[in-house]
Amino acid sequence: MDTALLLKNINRHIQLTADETEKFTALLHYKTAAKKTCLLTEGQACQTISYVCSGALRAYCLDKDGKESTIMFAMADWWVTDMFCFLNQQPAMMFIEAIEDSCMCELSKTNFDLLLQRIPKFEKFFRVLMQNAYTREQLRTIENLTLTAEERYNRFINKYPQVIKQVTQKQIASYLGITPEFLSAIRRKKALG
Amino acid sequence: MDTALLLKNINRHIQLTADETEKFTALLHYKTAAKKTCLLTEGQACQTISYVCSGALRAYCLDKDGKESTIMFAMADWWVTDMFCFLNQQPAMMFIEAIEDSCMCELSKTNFDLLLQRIPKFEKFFRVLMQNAYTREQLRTIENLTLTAEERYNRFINKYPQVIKQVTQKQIASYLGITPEFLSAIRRKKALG
DNA sequence: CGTCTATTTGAATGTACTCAAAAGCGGTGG
DNA sequence: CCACCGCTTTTGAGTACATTCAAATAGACG
Repeated sequence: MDTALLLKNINRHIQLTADETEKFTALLHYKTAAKKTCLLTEGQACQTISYVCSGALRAYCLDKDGKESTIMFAMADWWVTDMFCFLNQQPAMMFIEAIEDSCMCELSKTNFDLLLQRIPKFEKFFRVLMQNAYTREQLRTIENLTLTAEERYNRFINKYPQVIKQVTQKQIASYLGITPEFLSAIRRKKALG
Repeated sequence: MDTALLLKNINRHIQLTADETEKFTALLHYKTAAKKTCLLTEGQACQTISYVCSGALRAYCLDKDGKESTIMFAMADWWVTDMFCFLNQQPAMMFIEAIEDSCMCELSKTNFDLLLQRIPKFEKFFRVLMQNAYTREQLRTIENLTLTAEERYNRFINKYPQVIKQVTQKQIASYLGITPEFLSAIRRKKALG
């Protein structure tokens, strides 16, 4: 298990001693997932939070008509889980699938709780993680409320230029909350104009 | 300054000793705001995070055409700030106004940082606060993407029955991302059907 | 090479918006 | 106390943004 990238991620916010680093890595489980496999399925217990070492994941949910909504993409160096269900140990509301062959460092809910107890510095780490997730999600809400689909698409490709290389248009459309047909129309218009 | 409600709020997640309680309350500033006054204006430095003791606040932003989008309502026992700009000490992107005569306990950025240093338990408190804010905002994103305006309105009045008593329809419309005219049409339809 | 899915295209439709005007409601001053 | 003012809410007609459905084309993968 190569934890170099993960430890660098952690060290952006807190400084770990060698002993703490060892304790931390002992709580992790390494996992790989082939493209198109599901790491989490709606209704299942959501028992882990995952750090993506390489590859790409996508979290999405299905509405009553079976329509997909992409909640987030998780590329290398991102953390992902169905946060509400992970924290509250409720059946998952979403699916998490690998959109590339991927490998992850996973932290079970049990080990997450242990980690926070044993190395309280991680409270700060996860506070910052949650802060960033919150402010990012709040910005997304504002953009959804105020911008047209075309404007949201333009912001998306500017904000996540690396993501568009790894995902399909259908997936982008479901992240933006529009149909693939309409995204296609937006792109056609851009290509002409 | 009556901090009973605030201390109860804190104690839902962490246990403070008498000494810690005193240290904490020493960092707070009590503030009142008359209805229709602004606690924060776009472009200003966002220097505080506020706990609402009584009354009601509303956070909103303006787009390029001057259209308002309500980001959140903050009723009694809620925390509110322009989180991104507070944490990163950037000029505010939003307005926070009192929609009732209100009183708040405020924590400046300086004291927020001091608090986390001096009483590390508060890392946990704010982690949980951020977690809840994140998962709430994520749910809102999903609802914006998958539901019609009518469905969003129905969920809103079910989820926040106490809020609708204190806010105007125009404000609800701007929270849901629709025009006041269209919200009026939704309500007419409900009243008939 | 064939199959499956993603993407494109176009026509018809629906959801929500804009604009304009009337009605309702709350607060303020005479 | 009432009249007026400003703002909110309602109503309706016309419009724009985005969807649905169907079919054709293009790409990816075994």
